[in-house]
Amino acid sequence: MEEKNEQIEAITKDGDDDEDAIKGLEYDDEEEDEEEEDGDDGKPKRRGPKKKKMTKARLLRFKMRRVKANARERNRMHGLNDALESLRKVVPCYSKTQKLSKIETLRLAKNYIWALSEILRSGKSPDLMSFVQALCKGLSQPTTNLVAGCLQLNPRTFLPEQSQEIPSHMQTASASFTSHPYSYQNPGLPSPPYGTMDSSHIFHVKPHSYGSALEPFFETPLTDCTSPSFDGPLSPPLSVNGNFSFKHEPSSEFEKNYAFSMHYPGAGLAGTQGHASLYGGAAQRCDIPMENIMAYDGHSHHERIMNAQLSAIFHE
DNA sequence: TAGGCCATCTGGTCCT
DNA sequence: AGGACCAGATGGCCTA
Repeated sequence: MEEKNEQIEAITKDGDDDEDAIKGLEYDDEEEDEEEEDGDDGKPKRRGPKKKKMTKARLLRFKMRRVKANARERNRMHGLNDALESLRKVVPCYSKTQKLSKIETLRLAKNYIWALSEILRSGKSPDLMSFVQALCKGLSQPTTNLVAGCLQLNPRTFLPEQSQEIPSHMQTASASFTSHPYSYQNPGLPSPPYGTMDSSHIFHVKPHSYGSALEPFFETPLTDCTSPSFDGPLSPPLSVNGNFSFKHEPSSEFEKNYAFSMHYPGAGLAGTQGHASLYGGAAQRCDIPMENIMAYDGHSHHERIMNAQLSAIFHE
C-alpha cells in the first residue's frame, strides 16, 4: 500500500497525468483564441468571463492544485474507509481475515440497526433464528454464509426459501437438531475464518423456536419484501451445509457469566443461578461454543464487557 | 475470462 | 481561491 502510494506520488511528480490535463487546457485555450478571432469576423463573442491565458505559472499552479486535491481526496477516502472499518467492528460477524465488502457492511449495519430498534420498540427478545434472519435480509450469499458461520448455524434453517427444499441427508440432520438441538454437528460448513458474534448480537434462544425459523420476527414478516423496513429480495439460494454446535464447557468464571449473559441475557450478569428456573434446566440450554463466538479476531476484554453490559441492558 | 470489489484520479458543483 | 463532496472513469487484484 505504502509502495503503491509512493508510486502514485512518483507518477504525480513526474506529472504524466497532469501533462494530459495541461494539454487539454492548452487545447481549450487554443479554441478560445479561435473564437476570439471569429468574434473579430463579426460573429457574436462568447459571453461570460474571459478565460485567462495558460501561462507557465498558471499551469504550475493548476498542477499543484490538482496534486493537492488528489491528496485530499485520498485522505478523504481513507477517512471514509476508516469509518467503514469501525462500522465493521460493531456490526455482527467482524473478521479481519474475511472482511465484509463496503456495501455488505452497510446492508448488515442497516439490518442490525433495524433489528435492535425492533427490540427496543417491542421490548421483546427475539429468538436467535429470527434475529439472524433479520440480519441476513438482503445480504449476498457469501455474507449470509459468513453470518451463519459466525453463529455456527445452517443458513438453510433461517432462510425461508431454502428450508422447503432441504435434501434428504440434511433433513435427517435437521430432525436430529430439532430433537437434540444442542448436540447437532454438521461438518459441511466451509472452514474458518468466520467472524465473531459477540454477546450483544445474540439474544435468548428458545429451543422450540428452531422449528419455527419461518416465523416472523417481532410481528413483522421477514418474508414480506414489501415491508418498508427492507429493500430488495432475499439472497439467491444458498449452497452451504450447516454446522450447528451448541456444546460448551466454560473454563473460567468470566466465561461462564459471559456465555450465560449472552444466551440468557434476561438474567443479566447475575451468573448461572437463575438459568434453570427460567429455562427448565440444562436440558434446554443452547450454548454456542465460546471459541466460536470469540473466534479468530476476538474482541478485547473491554469490548466483551461492554457487549455483556449492552446485552444486559436489552433484557433488563 | 468475466465479474466483483477496490483505490485513485479527475472534473464539476457548492460553499466559505 | 480553495476546500469538501460527489460521481464517472480507469486500471489492478482476486475469484469462480
